[in-house]
Amino acid sequence: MDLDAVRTFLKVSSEGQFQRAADELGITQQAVSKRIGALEREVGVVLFARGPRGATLTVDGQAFLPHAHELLQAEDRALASVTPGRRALRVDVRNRRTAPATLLHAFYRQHRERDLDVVALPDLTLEAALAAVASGAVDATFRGLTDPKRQLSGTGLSSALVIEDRHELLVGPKHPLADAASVTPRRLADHPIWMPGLPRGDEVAAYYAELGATFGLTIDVLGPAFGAEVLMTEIAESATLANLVGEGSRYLWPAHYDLRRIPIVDPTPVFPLWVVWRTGNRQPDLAELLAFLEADFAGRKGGDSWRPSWGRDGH
Amino acid sequence: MDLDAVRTFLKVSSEGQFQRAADELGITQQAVSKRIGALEREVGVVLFARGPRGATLTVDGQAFLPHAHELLQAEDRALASVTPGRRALRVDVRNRRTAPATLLHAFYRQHRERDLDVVALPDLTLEAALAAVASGAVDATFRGLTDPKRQLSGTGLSSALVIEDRHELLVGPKHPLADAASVTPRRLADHPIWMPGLPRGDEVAAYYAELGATFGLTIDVLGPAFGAEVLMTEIAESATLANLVGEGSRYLWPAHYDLRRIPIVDPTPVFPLWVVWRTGNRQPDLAELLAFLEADFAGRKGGDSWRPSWGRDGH
DNA sequence: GGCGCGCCACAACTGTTCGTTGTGTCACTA
DNA sequence: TAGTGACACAACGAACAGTTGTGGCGCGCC
Repeated sequence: MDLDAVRTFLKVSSEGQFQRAADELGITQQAVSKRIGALEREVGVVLFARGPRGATLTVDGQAFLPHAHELLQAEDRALASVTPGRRALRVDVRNRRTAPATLLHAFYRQHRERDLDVVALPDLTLEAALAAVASGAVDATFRGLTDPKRQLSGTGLSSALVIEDRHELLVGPKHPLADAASVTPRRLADHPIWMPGLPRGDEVAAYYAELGATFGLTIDVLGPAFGAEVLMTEIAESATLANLVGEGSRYLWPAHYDLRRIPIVDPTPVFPLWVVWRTGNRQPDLAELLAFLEADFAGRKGGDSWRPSWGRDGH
Repeated sequence: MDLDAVRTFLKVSSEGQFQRAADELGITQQAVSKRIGALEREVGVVLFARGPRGATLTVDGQAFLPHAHELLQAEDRALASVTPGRRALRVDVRNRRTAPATLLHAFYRQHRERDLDVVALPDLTLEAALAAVASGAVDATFRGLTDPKRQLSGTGLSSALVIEDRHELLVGPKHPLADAASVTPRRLADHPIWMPGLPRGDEVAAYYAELGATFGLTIDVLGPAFGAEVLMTEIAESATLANLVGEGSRYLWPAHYDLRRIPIVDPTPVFPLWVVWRTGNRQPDLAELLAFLEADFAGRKGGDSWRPSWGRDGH
């Protein structure tokens, strides 16, 4: 469908005749006639009743009208989403299944009227992600920072600790811990943890390395990642494989997989995540988001938890 | 913006490379390259990072992605709205400001997931509107029926009395009744009622004629109708003009107009409206709408009201 | 390190499309 | 019956989108 034809359709419907629509659009009456004719041929119905006093909408034309408006509004939003200066708040979540994405969804539900674009930059290094924020390509990113002060010094960026996602154990029904109400990290030492596809050398790998060393866990990061669906399937069928997932993460599986999320306590490992933004970014919705994140974080404090050594100071 | 280009953008983003997108679309790789290039020129940003292993979305491309999906969905809905067989429930309300439109809006709010197209056929005679329903051009219409049994016999149409809209008096602040808590029809005999632009000979005109004759009212239907905005302005400035509006109608005016809606009691004139549909219409949402209307009507019964002679038998 | 491979961009060509000008048809009006 | 207003049809030219052919570039493989 040609959006120029849709625009012409709306002009004719508001002006009431082809000639005036043509004048407004800066084309000839014959061109309008052709555009409307082509649109009518495409949708398969007559949209205007042509009469000696102009053109009026048919029943089909009236039904089409609100959808035509919506089409052009969708076009406008699409253009705005990539136009510097008028683009919506754009946030990088690195992974659409983990806590930051869930939290952004909650923010969006509270503020339906705001435009929000969530992008995932899973393959970017921390440095590249920070550069994207500094350049204005994205307004905010959720990342783990091993040393916020040093990592952000001289970059013009600000950060705030806003998520401490409590880890849970994800196991299938055949796993020995399948029916446990909760487990402690030390009990996990007897069971291998499988986290395929973790990138080496970044803060996520550092977190699992320190977690494993502290409690004597076997955390296997080997093997390529074929995606969450494959991971869920493997865990569902296995009597030994277990996976660590964040409490705020959103993984879906068929009901007959019968996977279970087992809380980990005494202590609960938490992965600290900071939100990073450009100091002085005037995006109007950014302040709203930061306030939302701060309020959410304040409401979740407490509990006996374990943090990596680099996540023990606040923001 | 070219929707074919948007479609191509989505194919490339899902396939990961130009050549496979081209194969799926049945065009050459070069054509895909041109389309993407043209789209990028139009939106002013680079959407794909081209590499030797294919094309991946840039940050801007990721932000654009959900909007591209929405554009194509909007296109699909627009096409569906006029495609016989898969079109949404289509209802004629004759006037977008009166009770049926308000009621449909309430229905839509309860059933956001349903597709609903509201069309207004103000200039159609009752016969033409019924013909539109019988032909399937619209699924239902709200009309006044002076003799449902006779008017619908042999047409294959069904009807139900679903609205009895209580009339109120609309006056400006200078009108003698501006501060009345309520008025009776007989008191209105001293004040002219102005209803410009009423079509002659239809059921609405018949209603006002009988109402006027019963209570000795002066109902002036003269003068062309310049639209609701003009009417509101005239009433706001006049010390004598008054207008009858339905309780369920939705008229808007600037706050400084200071118009008032005065309830009419002892008795309250009500205009009976039937919904008419084609017997055996299988549109799945039609039954939902009829049930909604019936429930709403049942919840509004009661009160001392006046009906025209032709509206005193039920459905 | 040279070579081949996969992937995308550029160039030249062609058929189609879109817009323009000019003319025709039709209904209403005086 | 002639005039007017409004839309449709016809013919023409420019622009565009698609095709084939070719080139550049990064990566992996011998």
